[in-house]
Parts: sequence; C-alpha cells; structure tokens
Amino acid sequence: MSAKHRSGTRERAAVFAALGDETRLMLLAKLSRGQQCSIAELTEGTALTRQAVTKHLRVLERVRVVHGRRMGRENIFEFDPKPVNEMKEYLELVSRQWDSALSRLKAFVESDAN
Amino acid sequence: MSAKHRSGTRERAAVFAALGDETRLMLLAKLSRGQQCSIAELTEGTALTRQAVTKHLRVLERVRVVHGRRMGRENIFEFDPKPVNEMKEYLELVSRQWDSALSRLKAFVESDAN
DNA sequence: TAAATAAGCAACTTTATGGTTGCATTTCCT
DNA sequence: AGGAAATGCAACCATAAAGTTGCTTATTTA
Repeated sequence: MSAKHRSGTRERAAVFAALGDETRLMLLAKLSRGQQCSIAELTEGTALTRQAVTKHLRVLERVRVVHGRRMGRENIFEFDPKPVNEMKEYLELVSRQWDSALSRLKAFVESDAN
Repeated sequence: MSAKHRSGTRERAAVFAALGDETRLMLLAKLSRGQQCSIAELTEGTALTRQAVTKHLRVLERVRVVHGRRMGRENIFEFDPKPVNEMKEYLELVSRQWDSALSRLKAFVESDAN
C-alpha cells in the first residue's frame, strides 16, 4: 500500500516477465548453480542458436537477474541474486496479505454477523 | 535437478509470464487483499476497457492464480494462493542454490587451490 | 600471419500479446 | 414485459517477442 509498492509495480512486472520463459528459466537454473558461463557454453544445452540465447541473456540482464563481463573474446555471465530475492519477498507479501484477509473473513463469519 | 523440477519448467514459466504484466499485478494485488470482485469492479480502477481486463483475468485464470465463478449475472473472481506459493518456493530454491554455490566457491578459494 | 573461436550487429519472419469495437446473451429489477 | 447491467464472443489492429540467417569484428592459437 505504501508508495514504495506502487512505484515498483512496473519493475516487478518486468522481472516476472523476464522469468516467464522456459529457456530463460533454464539459463537461470544453470547460472544460479554458481557456474559462470560464456554464451557458447550456455547455448550448448539448448536447441537454439547462439543468437537466440544471446537475446534471452539480454532480457535477463536488463532486469539485472544476470550480468556479463567481457573476458578476452568471451562474455562470461553470472547470476545476480538481488532481483530474485525481491520477487520472492513480494510473493511472500502477497501470501501474507491473503492469509490475513482469510483471518479477517473467518473472524467475521464467526462473529455476531451470522 | 530432479525430474520434478525439469518437468515443471514450462508451467513455472507460464505462471511467471502471467505475473509479468503491470495490469495483472494490480489485479492480483486487489484480489490478494481478500476482496472478491466482479469484472466490472476490477475494471473500475484501471484506464482499460472491461474486455481488456477480462482478457487479463483469463490469463491469470489459466495458470490458476485466480478463478471466477458465475453468480447470477456477474462473474466473481477470487485469488488462489497455491501457484504463487509454488513460485515463492521456487525462488527460494534458486536463492539457496546460489548461496551454496557461493559457499563452495569460498571454500575452494580458501583451500590449497590458491 | 592465418585459421579458428566467440561474439556482436542488423534485417527479416512469424506468432503472441494487449488492446479495441461491435454485437449477442443472460440476469435482474420495476 | 422491457430496459438496464454484466458478461461473453468474435473480428480486427498494432506492436512486441522469439527466433532465424548472413555478415562483421575481435581474440586466440597453431
């Protein structure tokens, strides 16, 4: 309800959208296991072209779930946990709101109101 | 790493994708506060048409974040917490994987290897 | 230095998404 | 009954997203 929440809606949606693709979830899975991988390495597991994987990495990079740094001729990508943690916290908030809403409903039903 | 994970990748991506839109996050916010709302009511806060909101509700419904039931002439929508909790748990898993990967890296750096 | 490796850039195709408008249907209320 | 309210359905449009191919650039390495 605070301004902090409403102002972040766009950014949160962007992070969720970035996670909303099977290929990107697989990239995320590999990188979150701690491996630092080049684009070519990340392409290996998939049925896609290197360029397609590159595009997916840019999407993840734009919302800072991942970042790459140039090492010689290769671009090494690494996981960045902050946005994922923020999304986890947001979902926890939603969950808590729901629980307290249920509690209120329960209290209402059990009150004189019925 | 288990089969359970890999088989769910598509579904997880679908849920994240459903959450990856500002309008749908706002609908989710309202519904997760426990209010059961008709489509017309949910449309009120927005600058969109009723039909646009309906489409967004269908997207959320397809991944079971929400469900509607017909009550007379109106369609009352309600939040469903299961998928959101599952996504929360998935993000927790990712987060733990990352933490343990960092621990392993730290142990490695501090070992004879350097 | 020349071949091979890794990646970036750009154009293009296809399909999904978000949104609209117009009209039909169901339900409620007087 | 008959009008108002709440939806549903379908066609349509515009833009974004996912993926491809072809070509260029930068770095290794033999």
